[in-house]
Amino acid sequence: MDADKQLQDFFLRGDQIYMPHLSVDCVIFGFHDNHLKVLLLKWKKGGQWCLPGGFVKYAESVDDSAVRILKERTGIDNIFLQQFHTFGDPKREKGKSLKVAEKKSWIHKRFVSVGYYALVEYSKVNPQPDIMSIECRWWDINTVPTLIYDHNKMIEKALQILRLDLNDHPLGYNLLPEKFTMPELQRLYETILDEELDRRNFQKRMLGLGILERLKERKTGGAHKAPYLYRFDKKKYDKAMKQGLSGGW
Amino acid sequence: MDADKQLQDFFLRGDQIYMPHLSVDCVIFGFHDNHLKVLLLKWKKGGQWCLPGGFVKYAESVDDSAVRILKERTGIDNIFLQQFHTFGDPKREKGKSLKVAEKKSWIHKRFVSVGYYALVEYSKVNPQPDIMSIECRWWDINTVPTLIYDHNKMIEKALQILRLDLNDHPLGYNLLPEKFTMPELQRLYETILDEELDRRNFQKRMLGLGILERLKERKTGGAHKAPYLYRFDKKKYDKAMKQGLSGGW
DNA sequence: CCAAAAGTGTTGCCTTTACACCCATGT
DNA sequence: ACATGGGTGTAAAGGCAACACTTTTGG
Repeated sequence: MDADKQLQDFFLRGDQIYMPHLSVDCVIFGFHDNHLKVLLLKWKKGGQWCLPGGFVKYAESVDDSAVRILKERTGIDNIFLQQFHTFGDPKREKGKSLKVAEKKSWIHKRFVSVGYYALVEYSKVNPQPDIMSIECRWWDINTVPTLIYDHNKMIEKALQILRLDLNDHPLGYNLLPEKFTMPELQRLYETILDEELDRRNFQKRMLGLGILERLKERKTGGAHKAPYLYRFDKKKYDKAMKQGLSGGW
Repeated sequence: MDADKQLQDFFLRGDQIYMPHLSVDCVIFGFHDNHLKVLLLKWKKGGQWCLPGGFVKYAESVDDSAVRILKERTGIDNIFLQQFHTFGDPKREKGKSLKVAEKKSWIHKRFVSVGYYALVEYSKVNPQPDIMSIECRWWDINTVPTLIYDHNKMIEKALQILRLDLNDHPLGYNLLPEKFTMPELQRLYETILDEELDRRNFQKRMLGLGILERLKERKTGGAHKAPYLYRFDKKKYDKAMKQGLSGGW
């Protein structure tokens, strides 16, 4: 079946596979070149950009559908994934004309969308467009274009929640390569928070979490003094992730 | 139209009004007699208890449907309402038999449910059962019975999120009467957090938020020294609610 | 040998916690 | 008068933020 046929079939019979009116959208964050990136898709029709998304199969959990979508767009399994909000405004898909909604296939109806954010290691991602798009690539978080529907708001909200999560959860395992330097970790935090942090206090805090393991190697090749390499202690990392770091009152 | 007819109509033609496969469930918290309460419904069929819930009309936002449900069960408008999680496991409605799901009406299909928690002033609530239930009343959070589907988990999750929210948002405006004493506010916090707090430090922190106004009156009638009455400064309260209290890093 | 980056330790402040005394009221 | 709960202040501790010096490396 060629792409056109496939697409037509998806429009006509997709509702036999997927639940109507319910979609999943993913804000996939990556970190590269000291910049926070999001993965976006370009629509065949109209050429507008949008978030990677998809639909929920009848016997599939919403979480699993998010995992599946992530896998399809990035090629990666075992992604850190977090549901962050469900978008249920009937006018959220502002581009959809009502006439179209009345006439055409299930896909032109109203959708309530469950939003997930994902953290992935940039270099491991192999961006794959989906059936409705012709391109899939990273965008710098600061230069994201105007997206379809409410997708810009979704990114905004995801980033907001990510920043809050950063307060009491360790982070970085899913965004950085296995071995990394303290300055690299710091750039990551600074980029997400959009705020400069003190080098020494940052290091103290990070080491204080007890989830980092310093290696004997150092990062060579760069100019200036060679920084140590670190690695996350996965067990302790996961434990801290589950428990949260502060605990509140 | 009598209740039976109404119910039958709801089963047969509800899908003309409401979107299929999508529901809303509300964890409605109240505070009374130094105990945290949740509002529950008792099903006509089977007599099991469940959370107040409902469905989303085709042209209605999910948020609005939650507001509508709250209004119907409690009689109250302008309730503090917070979306906290969407439950999308296909097996979450463990009570539903698959046979039934294949045969019967839209309502026996799988539902993905958007969870909201609400904070309401106990004394203002006039509990109203819905079309499928015969009773609606408050339960102490600690003696909630086994509920249908995953509703116990929903309460658990709502409470967890409420506790987190308490860390960086003021709270109490929606749970307490207009005028209240500092000890009353403290009981509320202690009840939600399930933890004892120091009387003096609590007062300092609360007053430090700058959202309370001390009245000249005192609470009379009780034994012992009469405590002052306080009132929330709504403007400052709302501001603090929006901004959050800490700000993180 | 110098600029730029990394590694480390110390100080002070400010927030949080712990705690003690006095006051008011009903029994 | 006394037991109980409420109002207020202070001192110690701990966490966080500000900050300076030394080391390494490439140019």
